[in-house]
Amino acid sequence: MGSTESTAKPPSAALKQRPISFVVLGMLRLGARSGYAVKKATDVSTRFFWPTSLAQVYPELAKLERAGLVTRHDDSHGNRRRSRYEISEDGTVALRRWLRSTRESPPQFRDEGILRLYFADALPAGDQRVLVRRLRDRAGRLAAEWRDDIVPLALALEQATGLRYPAVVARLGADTAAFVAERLSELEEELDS
Amino acid sequence: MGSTESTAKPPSAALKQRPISFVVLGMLRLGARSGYAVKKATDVSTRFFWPTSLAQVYPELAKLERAGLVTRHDDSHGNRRRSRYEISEDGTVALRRWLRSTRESPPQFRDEGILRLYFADALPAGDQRVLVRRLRDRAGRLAAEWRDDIVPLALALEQATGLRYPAVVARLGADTAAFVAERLSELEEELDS
DNA sequence: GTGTGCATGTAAGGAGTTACATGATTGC
DNA sequence: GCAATCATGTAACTCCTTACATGCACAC
Repeated sequence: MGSTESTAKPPSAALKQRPISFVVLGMLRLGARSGYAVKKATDVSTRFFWPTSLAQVYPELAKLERAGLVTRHDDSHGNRRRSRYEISEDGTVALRRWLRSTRESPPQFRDEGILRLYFADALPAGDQRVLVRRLRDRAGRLAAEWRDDIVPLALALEQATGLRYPAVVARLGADTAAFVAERLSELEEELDS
Repeated sequence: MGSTESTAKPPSAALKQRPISFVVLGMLRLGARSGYAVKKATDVSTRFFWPTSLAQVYPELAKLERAGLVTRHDDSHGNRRRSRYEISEDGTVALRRWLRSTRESPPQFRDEGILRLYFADALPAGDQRVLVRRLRDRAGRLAAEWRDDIVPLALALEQATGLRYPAVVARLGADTAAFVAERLSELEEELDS
């Protein structure tokens, strides 16, 4: 087993403040140790309001290390490179500063389904109903995913570590998804009468 | 006043099926006549679930014209180029086909504010409250925008033209925004006790 | 022994944004 | 006369995604 360390630190080579940096920093703080683990963690949590891909996470970790916001512990086996990361003091400070900052990129929402609904007047009544039904189904599945997968995981995390906000966000997401699903059900019934 | 027309039609040079095409087609169908008008229309409607920019709209109109899905009427004045567009028969057919199709890009939502909330455990209690308060404020402003600007416009459109779905979507958006704002208010009170 | 999951990265491409550049028209 | 709005477009850039490439470890 390899084991070298690295904590090279030019006083903190100012890194650009992009949300992806703080997703990574935040997930390290919640206990993720590898790039792979960061990505896995986002897939059951921040995916719904800030999706990521491995092709973002790995380069980001490299940047954060260069900026001194994370420390890397080399853990390679033979040919296979592997690293264990931890958030540094500077990293924790940077994370808190971002959490307190008020400048943020405008929320972005893109949904081809709702876009179709907006233009649905161009369809005959039967097809309008098919469309609404499909949207309602989709909303129901999303609500079920929040309720059955995301919320339980967040609650387990809260039990295990005392971290509250992942569960707060999960509940907000679950309730909102359920609300939308319910609204679309109502719309469906309205169209059938 | 210039006035030439163009309806060159190679049987419909298969255009790639991207939502932006149908935003443009759909807005032309709702009465927009210029690229500028399309953009203005999206800014008070689809902006919330499919934002656009002029740098997308103009090239898209050119592509749609080449594909024969819109017709262009040249309306230039002196040095200033201007065009009036209309959706063609083929365009209407393509719009309906898209509305009926079930393949869609996965909904994407990105919100730096909610991302902050997810990691808020890293903050001291006081700062947590400041963050929640800010999110609640923001949600309230968004809900007010839906209620005071977007819904009335959609209702006016419905009165004037009989088109129902813009208003359906506006109500859904307004109600959802109000729901989220209410939930965040509750969270704020919860934190204060 | 084979598939699944853990693990790390690069390269190419696509979609969308901001900035830049220009000009006409309308209302104050 | 000047500002705001209508109007059209291009160029550069950013961010993110998909596809590709590799290899270890473990359970069945």
